[in-house]
Amino acid sequence: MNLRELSEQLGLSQTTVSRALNGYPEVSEATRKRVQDFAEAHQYRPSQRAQSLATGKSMQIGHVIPFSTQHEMVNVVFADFIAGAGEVYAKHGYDMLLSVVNDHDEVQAYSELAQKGSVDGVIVHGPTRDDPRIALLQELDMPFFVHGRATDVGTPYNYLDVNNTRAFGRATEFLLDLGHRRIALINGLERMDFARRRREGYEDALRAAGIALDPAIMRSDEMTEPYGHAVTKELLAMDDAPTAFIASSIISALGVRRAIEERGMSVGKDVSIICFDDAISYMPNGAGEPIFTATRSSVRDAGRRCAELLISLIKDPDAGPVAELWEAELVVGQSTGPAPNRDAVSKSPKA
Amino acid sequence: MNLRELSEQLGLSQTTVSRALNGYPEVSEATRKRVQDFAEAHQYRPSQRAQSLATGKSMQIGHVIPFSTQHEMVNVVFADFIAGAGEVYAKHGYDMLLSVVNDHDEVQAYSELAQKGSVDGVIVHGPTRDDPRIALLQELDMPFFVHGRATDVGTPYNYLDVNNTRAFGRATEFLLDLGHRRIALINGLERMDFARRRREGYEDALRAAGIALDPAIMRSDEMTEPYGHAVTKELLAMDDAPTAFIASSIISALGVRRAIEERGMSVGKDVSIICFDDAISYMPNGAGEPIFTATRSSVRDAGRRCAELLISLIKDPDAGPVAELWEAELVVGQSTGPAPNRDAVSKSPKA
DNA sequence: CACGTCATCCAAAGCGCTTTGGGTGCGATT
DNA sequence: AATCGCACCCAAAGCGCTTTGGATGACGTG
Repeated sequence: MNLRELSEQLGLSQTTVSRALNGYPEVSEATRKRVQDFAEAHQYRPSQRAQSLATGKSMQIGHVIPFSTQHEMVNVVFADFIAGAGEVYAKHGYDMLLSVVNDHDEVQAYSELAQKGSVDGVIVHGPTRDDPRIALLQELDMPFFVHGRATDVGTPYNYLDVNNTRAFGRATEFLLDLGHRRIALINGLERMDFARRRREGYEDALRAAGIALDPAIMRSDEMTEPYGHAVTKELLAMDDAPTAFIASSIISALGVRRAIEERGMSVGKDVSIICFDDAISYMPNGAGEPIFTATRSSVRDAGRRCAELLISLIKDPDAGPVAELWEAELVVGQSTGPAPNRDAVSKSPKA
Repeated sequence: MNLRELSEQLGLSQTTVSRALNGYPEVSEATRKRVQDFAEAHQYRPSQRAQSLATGKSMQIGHVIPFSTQHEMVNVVFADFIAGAGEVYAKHGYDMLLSVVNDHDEVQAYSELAQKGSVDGVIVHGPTRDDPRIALLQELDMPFFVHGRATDVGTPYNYLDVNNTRAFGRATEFLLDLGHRRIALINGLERMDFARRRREGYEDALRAAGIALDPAIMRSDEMTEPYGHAVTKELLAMDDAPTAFIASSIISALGVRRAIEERGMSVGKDVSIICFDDAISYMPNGAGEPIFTATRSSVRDAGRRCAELLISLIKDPDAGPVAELWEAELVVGQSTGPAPNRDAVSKSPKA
């Protein structure tokens, strides 16, 4: 059933039917009702294809997700961000277009989406420090919203970011206050802006406390469980082993915990862990009594908010650049405790 | 730049330009080359909107992901499936359309996608036993592919599933062979077909070994880490505590492990764990030495394969129903070992 | 009573492609 | 010389909507 058939059966012009369905005022309420009821009864839905060709809007928002053939890692937080954003899209009549591309084609993927006109706007995920996508999208005149920040990009752009520097600054201070002096950093890949910022927060806090940085206990890689485990195992074997770990993800923190327990040590007693908690739905960090002490910020909420802001930006492209910075919440769980007496610790391992 | 402008500048008709670009034979190689070079130089890309209106194909494949306001859980394996499928879509020139809908609107979401004509086919995720979506999609005459199975649906349909019954059957047998007699099942939600099948596999194996089923140690819920932890904590406190656990997900297995270790027991020695491992990218179960003994089947590969099959189905809708059943691989890791002497175990807890 | 104002409705022109159903000119065939 | 086949190209008709620029009456007004 298409518009023409519908209008013929109703004995009205396509114009009137279209207007009746789209809420234009040039049609009497009686007619509108008749049209709407008839359309409903016949399960009529305008063809998205035709509609978007006629209006010049696709009512779709693009997300480009890069995949690498080397490390097949999918961003841990991706699913939850998508869920949040998708929820908002649905509410506003938008759909989400996901484009999975080889990572070195990622930049080109955006031009393609723009030129093919398949989306009205895009979300930029996982920005690097000097992310080339931002300049590209500005040049293409495609509305976009960045989840995160690209610190080295000079021009203003729309973003929503968590204050990662502050989050890891606070996490570090929290451990320092507990008496820890040897604090390891298990970071994500440092080409990601967020990871760099987290390191800076960590470094600032240590410096402020007059503690020298030790590259040996500052690590960075993909945030998997095995990575957290492997690196922790290695660090705990050091003569001057850390008494606390800061992990960039709850996933790598799980690996950290496993390594600690394998060594026969107790988390929160012998060794402390604090991590960044994105409030991933299937990895809830306990509502009542958090497993991990963490700096928390819901990535699903971020997805919702980014979507909301991008949509309003599409509707009003001249609205000034939007920038939001969320502070992560510090939740205290079971994984942290006072720094142990150093001698006691170095004797304790039984494995 | 659109077709008309392009053809004007080239001094050719739109027809010829279109044919040159789309590889039709009615155009000389010289002209084709000239057109292609010119199009390339001017970054011309046909409007997806117009193209799909003209051809009647949208070159998009739909995925409906339900979200519930009650439990905000996003399917754990979702991201990896998507990554696999998206990779294949990209290769064939398709895009992925994600529709996030409230779970009770899910069925309607499919009709909408079909009637709006925004997709050429859909993937059905997480089928239940008697999944209504299958009948609906057949009625709508929309090509679809099911990831999983809907056991109670009578009509044939296209699916790819893992042999879940066999997987958990083998897992259970493996534990029985190790001497375990008290084996707990930490399943996913049993309205999911896969969970029911896994339970059946578990039950069959126990029955075959002449062991009575005990509902007290057969649990089912969302597969989160805290759930695995909570239920294990409870079960280990029983007088007749299980000596082994079978978990439906590596995520809940992490919770199981935590509860075991909290109790001061050793995984793979005092208590064994075996789980289903979907080979999630950020939860790799060790390439060399798996953390968990598991029945493994890559959900990313499943995504790839479903996409591949759906696309060929779209191209040739008359191709008979496709059904594939994959056997999960049993990988032996560190989390399983011989059943301990019962008395020794019940004395061992030190927490 | 003629005229302007509304409220309703419509015909037709796009949107930017693909595709049908020819044209045209050339060398080869009869 | 007339005919045919072939290679190459084109005009125009859709695809199913939205939207512009009127038409058509009914009604109130001076």
